[in-house]
Amino acid sequence: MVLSRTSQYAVQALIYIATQPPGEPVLNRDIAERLSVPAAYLAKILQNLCKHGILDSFRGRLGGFCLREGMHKTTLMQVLLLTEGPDFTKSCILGLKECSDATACPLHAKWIPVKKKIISLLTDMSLEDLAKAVLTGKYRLSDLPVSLLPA
Amino acid sequence: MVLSRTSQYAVQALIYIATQPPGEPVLNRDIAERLSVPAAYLAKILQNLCKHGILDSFRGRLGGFCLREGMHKTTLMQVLLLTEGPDFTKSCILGLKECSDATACPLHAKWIPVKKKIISLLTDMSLEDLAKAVLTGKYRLSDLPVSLLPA
DNA sequence: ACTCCTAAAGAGTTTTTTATCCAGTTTACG
DNA sequence: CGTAAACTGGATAAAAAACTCTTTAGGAGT
Repeated sequence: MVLSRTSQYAVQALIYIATQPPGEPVLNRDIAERLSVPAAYLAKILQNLCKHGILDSFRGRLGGFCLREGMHKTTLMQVLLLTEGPDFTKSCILGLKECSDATACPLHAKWIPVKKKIISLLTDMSLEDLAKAVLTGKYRLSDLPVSLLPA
Repeated sequence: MVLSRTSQYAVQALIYIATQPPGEPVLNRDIAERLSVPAAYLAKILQNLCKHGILDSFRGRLGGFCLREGMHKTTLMQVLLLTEGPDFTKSCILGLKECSDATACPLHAKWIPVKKKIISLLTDMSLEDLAKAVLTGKYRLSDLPVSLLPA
């Protein structure tokens, strides 16, 4: 039902970065605090997103992480294909390696329409959309109550 | 997108047992071979299903595992609540502990309808239904090609 | 040039999940 | 009875996922 913790952290962090003024690098430390997530682990995840061209990183003073130019339009699906692996959309609910119309598990027929809904949902949502939603103040990215959020 | 391997094995095994003549205990070894799954590990999973009243087990010669009386109607949801834990249906896609209408993650509104579809799918499918589907010969429970299935 | 602040990189640790092993108990059957 | 076949339960091991630590390197300000 859920994603790996790595994917959750990646998505949360990307949305958070997308809510920040573009061009101003965001510190790993600040993201970790804001999401109450282990900083060293998050750093690894962000590095990986850099390698794959979603983020830019800057070292030294005034350093940090920024969404790369144009990457506000990145969809959740694009992110999850990186963090969950390229077979993310191919998974069979029973774990079969091969589960197509030809060689189907007994759940296949019922599962496919639901899976399509999930995929289109993930493909429709961009970081920009989600960041805007968060900026309305109606939604949260972490379990921290709003009153305890770092300034 | 997927279930734990433990859940996958549990569901596969239960469906397989449901395809076998009721009252005749099925050997753990046979199930493991049929699904090409580690036998010792599967045994633990089956024991757990016994503890929770879905299966009956019999020791000694002519021993094995049977669906408990009336348990052909067991739904996938009932099984997954055991194998994935009682919070299985409560999970937030971003991993928030609290993600309700009041305290929602930015995906919440779009995710809920999909989640409902998943839940009703899992709640509608019984072991009996799935076993019947398998018995038609159109579906498979493991990656083994039909030609290699143990007799 | 020097120093401080940052990410990068790699190795190492801990925890969870998955898988194995073995000695013990139960049962059927000869 | 005795033996082989089957589950049981506890301990253990291996693999994967989550997380940490330490060192290195690069950029900004003085």
